[in-house]
Amino acid sequence: MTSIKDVARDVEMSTATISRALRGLQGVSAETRERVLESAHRLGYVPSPSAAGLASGQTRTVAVIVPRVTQWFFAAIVQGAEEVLRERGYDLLLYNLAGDASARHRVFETSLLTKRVDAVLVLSLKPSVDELQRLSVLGRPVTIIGADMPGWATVRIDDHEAAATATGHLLGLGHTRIGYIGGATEGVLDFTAPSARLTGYRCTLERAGVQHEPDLEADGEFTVSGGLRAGHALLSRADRPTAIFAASDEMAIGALRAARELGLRVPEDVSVIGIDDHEMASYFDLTTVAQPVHEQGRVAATQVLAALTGGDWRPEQVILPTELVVRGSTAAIVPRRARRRGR
Amino acid sequence: MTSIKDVARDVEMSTATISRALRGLQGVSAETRERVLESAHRLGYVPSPSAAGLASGQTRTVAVIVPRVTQWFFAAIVQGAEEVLRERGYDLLLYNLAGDASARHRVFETSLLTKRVDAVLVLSLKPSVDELQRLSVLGRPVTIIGADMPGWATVRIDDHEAAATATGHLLGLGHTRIGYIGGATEGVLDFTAPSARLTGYRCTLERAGVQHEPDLEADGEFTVSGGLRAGHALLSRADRPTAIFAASDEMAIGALRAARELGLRVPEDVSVIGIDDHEMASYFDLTTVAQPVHEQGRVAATQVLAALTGGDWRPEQVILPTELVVRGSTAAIVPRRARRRGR
DNA sequence: GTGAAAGCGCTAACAA
DNA sequence: TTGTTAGCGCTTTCAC
Repeated sequence: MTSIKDVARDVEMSTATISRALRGLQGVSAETRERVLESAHRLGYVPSPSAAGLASGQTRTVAVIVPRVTQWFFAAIVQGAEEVLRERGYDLLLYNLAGDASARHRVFETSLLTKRVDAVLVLSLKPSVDELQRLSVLGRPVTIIGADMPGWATVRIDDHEAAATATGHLLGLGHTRIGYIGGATEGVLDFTAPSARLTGYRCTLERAGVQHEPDLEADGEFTVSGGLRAGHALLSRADRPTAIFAASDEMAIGALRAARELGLRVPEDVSVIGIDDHEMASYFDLTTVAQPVHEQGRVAATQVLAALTGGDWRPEQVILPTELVVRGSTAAIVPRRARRRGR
Repeated sequence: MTSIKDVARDVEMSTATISRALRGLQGVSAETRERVLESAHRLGYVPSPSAAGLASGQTRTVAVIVPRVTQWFFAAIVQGAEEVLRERGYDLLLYNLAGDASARHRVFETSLLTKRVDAVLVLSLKPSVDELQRLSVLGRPVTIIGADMPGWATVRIDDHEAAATATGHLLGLGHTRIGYIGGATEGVLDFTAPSARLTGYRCTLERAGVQHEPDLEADGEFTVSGGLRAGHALLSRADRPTAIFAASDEMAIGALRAARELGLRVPEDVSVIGIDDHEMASYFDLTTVAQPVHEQGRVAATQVLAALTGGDWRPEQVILPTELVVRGSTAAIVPRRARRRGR
């Protein structure tokens, strides 16, 4: 393998100059740079990231810790992050937890990440106190996406507000019996969004003078199948809700399916709204509160790169806007009598 | 940062012994190993991958080149690969092309991958002659997933057969006017599956004595929206097909939506079948030819790791089985007359 | 079973 | 603008 030394010998210069020329640093004459580049290309020179990393202490690599790449939402964020990282010449090391507690443990173990990456992006996970400690010990820029972590750099939406928007939309349509499908507020894939969305839902109901009923709150595990189960539970009740707010589109899609399996029409018999604007949402005609997914990945990546280069930098909390997207899965409530006649 | 040297000093031994003990190599007394491990832990020793990589020439990192992580199919393969890589202590470097020709070019540029990774996994891309040349020059194990590349290690399904199964299913239900939604057989995200599936479709039709009509073949770009457009094109024809075979579930989902928008009932007016068994397939009640997605990632990762460790190894072509999954989107054709009466 | 010593390929002061 | 000189932290012969 040809190294920087071979190029140095070829152009009869020191390796220092070659290194400078190759990296485009200033202080190298245009003519020298050209000769070096030509020689490097001719000799088939390929840089060694290991050597550069060892010498400089920089790996030009960013770790992205994701709960589950197979979830569109996370994949879209990864895609956004990858774009800006690649533009800037950084590589992306993917750590997929996939609900595996031991994987989570290993990734947060200091030894895995230290000296391996220049920065870390954590997706939709609420690191435990212990994990935060380890991240902090890393001494590297860390941005957390989709969780509210005071004191840390974060990129997210206002989950409380998003839930309020969704709930408000249903209330505005005349619904008062509104079911909620959310997720566990702790566990391996823990993050802060579930609780923020739940309280957003409850607060909005109460502000409208509607008492929230624990019986109308179900766990959908933030998956389609979980949403299906939760939907079944809610919709097969005698006093079933006239509308369901699912804290994610995937759970909403599950709920949609549950409604169909129970012979209920959407939106005539039950309205359904989600959060995300999942790529499939329009195909299910799902009303939802859209959030800029891809953008969150881009912003977070931009943020850690700024931290890496810019001198003075402190954790910034970025909150991106959401938007209600009304489609066919929600409609004004039909008065009982009209409903009976309609059937 | 504490290094191997500090540990050596602490236990009063040479760095060579520390290195051996830490890596679990043989030729170290049990007692020494224990002392080293204890010391390393106590001093908070963290290994440096750059240094190890520079000295050994091994990065313990595998590159995964994927057309688009946001597509469930690719994400699932990545997830499968990540699992086995992590189990074996390897890291995964993700390169997401996202339809960007320049990204593709850069990734295949020899310089990016050489000295950076120990092996490469290429997903559903048909590398060009030039790219194959570069991959080959890498001198590292490469496995290609989802493409038929004689002479290279590959993991895939039998696309021709999968298409034949799907088409055969429709023929068996009495359909003869069967539309096809596929994808371009070349371009930035080129791979061999599209052409194999197209010929599988055509051959099966002809073997059944049905002439294939170019007018019934549409391009769905392997996306939901592309499937929607293609579905519209096929189903709004006066002589519309009674069934559609889409070369991927995502396109089939688009076609399903097109049918609904055109007021056609599935499966009464038109049957739809896909390939993949996408995670959403059951929620759309979509009949499909299932392929082991996750498993392909696992097998491919296992394969390159074997190549990395095992001495004698030559490119193996693994073909995983597919299976017809019949759901509600396909049904026996209803004779013209019965159909009219039914309306 | 353990140690000495020579690098791996590059970067970064500091000189010139 | 260019060169000299130390390393960065580890692995790997080759001795003993």
